[in-house]
Amino acid sequence: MDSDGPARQVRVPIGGAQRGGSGIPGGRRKQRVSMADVARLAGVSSQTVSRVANGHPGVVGATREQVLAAMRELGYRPNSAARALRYGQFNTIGVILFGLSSTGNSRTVEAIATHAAAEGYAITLIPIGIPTQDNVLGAFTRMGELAVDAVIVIIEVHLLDAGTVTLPPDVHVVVVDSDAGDRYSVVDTDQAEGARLAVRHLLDLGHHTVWHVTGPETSFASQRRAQAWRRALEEAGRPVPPPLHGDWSAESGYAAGLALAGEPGCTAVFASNDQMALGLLRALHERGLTVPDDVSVVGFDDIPDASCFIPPLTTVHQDFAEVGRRCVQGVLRQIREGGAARPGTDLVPVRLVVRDSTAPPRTRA
Amino acid sequence: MDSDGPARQVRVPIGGAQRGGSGIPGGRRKQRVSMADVARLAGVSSQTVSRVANGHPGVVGATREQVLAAMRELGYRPNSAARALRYGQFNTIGVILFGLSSTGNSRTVEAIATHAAAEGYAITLIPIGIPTQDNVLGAFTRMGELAVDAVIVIIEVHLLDAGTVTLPPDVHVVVVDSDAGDRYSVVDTDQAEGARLAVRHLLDLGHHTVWHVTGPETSFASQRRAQAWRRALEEAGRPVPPPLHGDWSAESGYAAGLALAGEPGCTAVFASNDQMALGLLRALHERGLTVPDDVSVVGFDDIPDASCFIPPLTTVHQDFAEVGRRCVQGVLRQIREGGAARPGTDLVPVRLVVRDSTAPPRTRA
DNA sequence: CGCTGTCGTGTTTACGTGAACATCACGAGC
DNA sequence: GCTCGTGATGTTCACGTAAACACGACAGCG
Repeated sequence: MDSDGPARQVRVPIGGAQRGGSGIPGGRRKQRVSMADVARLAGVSSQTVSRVANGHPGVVGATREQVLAAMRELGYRPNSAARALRYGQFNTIGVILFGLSSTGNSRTVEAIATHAAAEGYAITLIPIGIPTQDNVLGAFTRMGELAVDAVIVIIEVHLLDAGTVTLPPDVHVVVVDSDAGDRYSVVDTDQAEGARLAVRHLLDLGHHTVWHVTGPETSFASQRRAQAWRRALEEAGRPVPPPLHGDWSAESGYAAGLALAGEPGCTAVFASNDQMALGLLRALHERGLTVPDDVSVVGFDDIPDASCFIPPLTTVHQDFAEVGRRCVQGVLRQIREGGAARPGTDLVPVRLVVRDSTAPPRTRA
Repeated sequence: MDSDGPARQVRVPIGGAQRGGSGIPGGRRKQRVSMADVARLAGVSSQTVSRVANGHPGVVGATREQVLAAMRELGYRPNSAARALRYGQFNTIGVILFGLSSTGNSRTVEAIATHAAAEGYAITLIPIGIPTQDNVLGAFTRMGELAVDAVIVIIEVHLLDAGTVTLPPDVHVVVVDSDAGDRYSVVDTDQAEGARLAVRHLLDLGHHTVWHVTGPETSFASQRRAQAWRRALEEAGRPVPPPLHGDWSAESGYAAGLALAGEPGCTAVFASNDQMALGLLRALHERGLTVPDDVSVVGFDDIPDASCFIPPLTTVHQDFAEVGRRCVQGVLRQIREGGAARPGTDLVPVRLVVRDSTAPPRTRA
């Protein structure tokens, strides 16, 4: 099914699946090996098994060996539910999001999962299909029942604001992509700086002004980029062309590109993400305009494919891995220090990657 | 564990906790509200609270209301650890994968998460970062301790070692992208049919033969596609050009494209995924070759961007959502029927999406 | 009027684990 | 030889929930 992804080699038999539920219908009933079983076989108490299982000192070599042998023989595995109940924590972080379809989300989640795993935490995904407030509230409610110690929210938080969202007080939260830094602990890419870099780059090349294709209005990232684009133009004393509205998709970028192709004064475009830039490139190409000679294009994200666009795309590189890392870090700090969330915004720096889609302007007919 | 008296010191950091309410100075309260607390406030037994919480019948209206009021007042939320311990199941499905970076993986996982959520299951991600055997083994070992009722493996199964790994017998498994249908329950896209469609399409257009850019050798999907490509050519009695090896990335497709540009006999190329096709398009374009006039290109996956490539890409559409859906379905069936995995392969159909990157051949100079 | 069934609710118990405490054996110190 | 300490191991208990069972009240019915 999948298409890329690294390569490896090993082999596995996943459990002989010999006996599962022993046919007892109804779903419950689970014949698992417990510490008591191991203890019985090893001829010790279950507490000693516990000590061995957790590597506690104070178990003499011979006993330990006996217990380990019994564990192996029975295929003992600790029961995480019992453990969680005992300790009051799950070693799991919940991630609330709309979908994995956007490049940014999936890469951020991947980084979150990786870093969390390194710290001994697992990730639970809570997808929210349709971005209605009810759904979001529902997810937060369910969250309380879910086996998670903390939550990372990858959703525009303003969707949560309207009503009375009350996060369970004992669940720690970090939010991505939001301006709610005054209330929550926020981690985000430095959208404004990225947009500023893109605009400055184009102006420095000699373009009189820069057009802009936005993302959906509901996205904070999109809003931020558009806002910074406008400010950068204003600060340079340049005219601000009317922004074109996209929805992150290449198709929407294509539509915008067709419109821009009809604007003779347009020599430079900043697209709010790489996909829309791709659509833009196609539209300009179809209309007989050459990039970068006739029109320069800058994207945002630096997806891996960007280097193979025609022409290779100049774009703002986002460090999704770093965003994920900081989310995990922030959440773990809250868990460990036991305190409440520290409001504040943690900005991850960006950098401009210059490729072949930008050049000094050439006067168009 | 009431608030009075010196709270027992707990060594392990307690998830959540502390901030609960009515700040008792210095009092580290272990704060989760339990059924007992609700019961006390409502003046009933905890069993009655349990009945109300689970919507069991046999609780008279007035009592129910009282309990609900107490729940609201205290902000009661059921403890899923205790529940899991009691029931012996977690309502959670684990997903083992290498990464979310590939289009296929992330979209499949998204579909899995969505469908699982609809059935009341949460998804736990178990990423395997580095492709060493130890890591894979580790993940399977941890799996046993993880709070999951079943596992979906999105990894070439032959990567896992048969030797030491034993997945707990009471964990149900569905595997994606594998040929292990004889041992496991496998769900996969119909890779062979997809590749066949691609080749047939090109041959039907009049191309004498079709070149192929593969994915990594370790990928099952890639192997299948290459194999089906070869067979389709052989069945048509056409020569089989030497395959070019890529790694799913656009860059690798670009490299392959540069090589193919030097093959005058090459008029049609089937790339094993869309990203490599993108690289191919760029390389051909740079070498002054026109697609589809000089060379026809077909991809695989039908990523959303493919319609905005230059030119829009003819490609094989994979239904990732359906793959995810069937995975969840398969795993839930195993959980509910309580039986072992049913070996067998469940193929999700594909379809060819014809766009502008393919055309009848034109003799090249 | 008493027997019995039903309904609403309380009590007991077990799920698997691990901290706290109890016990036991053995050797050192007096 | 007796106490005392120390280290290894066993016993008790609580974590929060919910099934199983127990109990009391009340209605139907003879």
